[in-house]
Amino acid sequence: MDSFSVPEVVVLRLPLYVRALSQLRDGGTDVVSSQQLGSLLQMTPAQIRKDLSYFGRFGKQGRGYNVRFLLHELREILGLDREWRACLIGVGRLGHAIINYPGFSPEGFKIVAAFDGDSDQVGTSIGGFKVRPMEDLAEVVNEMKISIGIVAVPASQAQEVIEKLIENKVKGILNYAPVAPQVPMNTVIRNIDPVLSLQSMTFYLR
Amino acid sequence: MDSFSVPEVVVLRLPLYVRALSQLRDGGTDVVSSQQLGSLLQMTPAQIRKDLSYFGRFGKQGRGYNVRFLLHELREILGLDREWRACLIGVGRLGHAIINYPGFSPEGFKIVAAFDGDSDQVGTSIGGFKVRPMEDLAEVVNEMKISIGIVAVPASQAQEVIEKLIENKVKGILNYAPVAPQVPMNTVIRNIDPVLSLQSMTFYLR
DNA sequence: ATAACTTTGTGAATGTAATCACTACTTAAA
DNA sequence: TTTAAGTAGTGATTACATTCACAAAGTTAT
Ligand SMILES: NC(=O)c1ccc[n+]([C@@H]2O[C@H](COP(=O)([O-])OP(=O)(O)OC[C@H]3O[C@@H](n4cnc5c(N)ncnc54)[C@H](O)[C@@H]3O)[C@@H](O)[C@H]2O)c1
Ligand SMILES: NC(=O)c1ccc[n+]([C@@H]2O[C@H](COP(=O)([O-])OP(=O)(O)OC[C@H]3O[C@@H](n4cnc5c(N)ncnc54)[C@H](O)[C@@H]3O)[C@@H](O)[C@H]2O)c1
Repeated sequence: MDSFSVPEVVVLRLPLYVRALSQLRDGGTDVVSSQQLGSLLQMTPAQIRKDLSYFGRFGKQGRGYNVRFLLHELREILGLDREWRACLIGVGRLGHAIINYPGFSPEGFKIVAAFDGDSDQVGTSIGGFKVRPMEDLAEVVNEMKISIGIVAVPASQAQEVIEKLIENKVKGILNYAPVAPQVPMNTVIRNIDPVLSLQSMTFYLR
Repeated sequence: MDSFSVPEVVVLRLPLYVRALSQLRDGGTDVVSSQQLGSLLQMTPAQIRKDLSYFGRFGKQGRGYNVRFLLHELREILGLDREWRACLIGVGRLGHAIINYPGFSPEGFKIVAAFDGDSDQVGTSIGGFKVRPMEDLAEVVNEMKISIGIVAVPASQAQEVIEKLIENKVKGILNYAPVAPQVPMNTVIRNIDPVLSLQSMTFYLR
């Protein structure tokens, strides 16, 4: 069951299942069928069953899936049964919003340090953190065992910052800058880019 | 050449080409080969050529693509040769960040109105706009010819707000709330969800 | 007990997307 | 002018993803 034997599209869907199952659990549902889950997520029951079958047999014929059990299994599969420490690079407008966003922490993603290249920013306090200079990156990432970097610097600086993160063994990058960064194979990058989303949307709106 | 005869994955990639071509143009490059574009975007030249071939023949054998010409054609294909008017629903922390984000406007996406359900917010001024009450949505969307709705309300309110937008003939939705909204076939929705991105990333980091 | 339903898990079949590989053409150098 | 190198466009091929469809197993009602 190594990572490469599972299609990436399947991995991308697992978090959707996790979210739906969390909601069902919070709503008091104990058991759910692939049919119900499918109508909730607008996908076919067969696809859900096939996706899950890459990882094991979690359901019961004639009945469905135990919500809490399946949720627990999926969280384990995705590595969500532990805490992930992240650092933020760039504490401008977006950086502020990210640090103050309460949505990461309950899911186990903790921002534990913030950096900025501007000496006017360094030393200021944001959301409980002292902003640190980029020179401290190596030391802090290493000491705090940070494995994810969140990049919120201007587009022109993004590639450089990302390379610095990778040099320091950060293996996961969440990039908000509107660029297509070049990263080595063993680095996992995810881009958040609302403009790209809008630009593909308009094709269907014309 | 109707929308449905083009694979959606292809449409999702076109904005990447648009961005890369814009950068090349700004950098003074006149001509680019699928090879070069491919190494810039980390994809195979064949895929780029195949993608473009759905829409026409834009290149010259032995030479490559004229950057400005291809850029113009792609912008036209995507419907980016016009201005798109959008409204924002929910002017909390994220809403503020979105309204003040300078990245939409240069790409032709103009936020022209902001709404909020909280009477304390209504009437306040943000980024040059008076925040309007939800009751005005129908009238304003119609009069200002708004075709895109940007949703930045709490998750619990998102489905309801999205339905209200759709009732008023808004056909494109950019949703920031962490939910999987149900929308009719003729509505185009794009979700921005950094937590989902992180949750699929960790699968590869474990 | 039995019968009528329900639902999973999964090979097989179908559908979709990416890549290959070649022709036709362009450019630039010899 | 001729030759060598480079590139687009595209059918054919290969690889990948989704859906189908059904046996096996569990559930509910009588
Ligand atoms: N994806 C999104 O939703 C979204 C939304 C808004 C902004 N953005 C993007 O996020 C980025 C930041 O936007 P913003 O509005 O916060 O910009 P900003 O100018 O307000 O902030 C950028 C910060 O990065 C710092 N910085 C610059 N170069 C640096 C470097 N080399 N190393 C470390 N820090 C550096 C600056 O000092 C500044 O504090 C931009 O690329 C913008 O396009 C993305
Ligand atoms: N995708 C992202 O990057 C990202 C980042 C931050 C926040 N979020 C999400 O965006 C949403 C907003 O986050 P926030 O931090 O700005 O929250 P917030 O509470 O600061 O703001 C929400 C705003 O929506 C308004 N609102 C509530 N119900 C409404 C309704 N029915 N109609 C109209 N307006 C209504 C509220 O009055 C408030 O002004 C949340 O769902 C949050 O999870 C997403």
